[in-house]
Amino acid sequence: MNGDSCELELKIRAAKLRPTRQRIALADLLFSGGNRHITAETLHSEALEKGVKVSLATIYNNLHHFTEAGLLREVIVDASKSYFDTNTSDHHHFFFEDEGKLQDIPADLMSVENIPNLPNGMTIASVDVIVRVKKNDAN
Amino acid sequence: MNGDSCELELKIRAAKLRPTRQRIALADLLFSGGNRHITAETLHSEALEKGVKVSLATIYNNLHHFTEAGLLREVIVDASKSYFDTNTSDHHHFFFEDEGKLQDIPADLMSVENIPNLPNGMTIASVDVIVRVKKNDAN
DNA sequence: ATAGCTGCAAATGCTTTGCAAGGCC
DNA sequence: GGCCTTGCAAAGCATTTGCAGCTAT
Repeated sequence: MNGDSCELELKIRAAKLRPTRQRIALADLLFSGGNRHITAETLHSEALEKGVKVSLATIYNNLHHFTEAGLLREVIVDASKSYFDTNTSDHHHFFFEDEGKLQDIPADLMSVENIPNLPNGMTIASVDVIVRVKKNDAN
Repeated sequence: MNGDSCELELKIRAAKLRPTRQRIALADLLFSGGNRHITAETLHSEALEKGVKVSLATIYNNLHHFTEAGLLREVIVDASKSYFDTNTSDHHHFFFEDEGKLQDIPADLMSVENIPNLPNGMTIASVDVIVRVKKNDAN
């Protein structure tokens, strides 16, 4: 375990969740090393590699709990699986289609101009920009 | 059938596909009435309502064929289902989360500024902007 | 004739759920 | 003790696939 486990516990407690062994381990993997973009599968593998026994169901439960608590943000880029981003601030993404990897683009770097007005009674929930990137065609 | 079936056949032929009964019917539903945003399910229902017997598998096959042929564009907004857009030109989307409906935003109206440089050997496949919209919170 | 299509049903892959056993406060 | 969590296995859902029979060219 790399993260300060006391700090992790506080983070979990702040989210009104119980600091169970599994949750602390997952929080450590997620929050102890800069911004990360992970899927349920990759998080599961990482946990098992570190010798942490967690079931996939628990991974899903907690990814959702963390998301509801505002500790994670779901990024929808792929029709077949969900990505979760530990960076919850306003920003956008590169998506490397060949590898299925995400990379942050700070919101102050790239911006969206002139969003049209919304119908009455509606609000913007979020503005998601995904720059899909691929290898050059081999010509 | 509303569309000019001769025109539809030409469109299908141009995509190097055979103008079968099912394909013509689907093309009619898709391309004979302005821009549309549909899912496999909705297209299937519409076909059945019009009395066109088509299986879901065929719907999926043809949505993909049309997409590969550049007649449709897949829009990824929802983790659980795929949307297809009959507008293949460069543009963006509002997504009404409560109803699961899409609406086009012309690219010349709203724009993305300052896309960062890409690593060498990489190209932009597309820039997708999704403005997620929800009903105002009832305060 | 033959290559391509269709439809069904079975299979897949990711995600969710039900429920009994275990852990935190 | 009581409620939240976990883990397993089963269920769920959108989508894909295998394959036998049909259809356009």
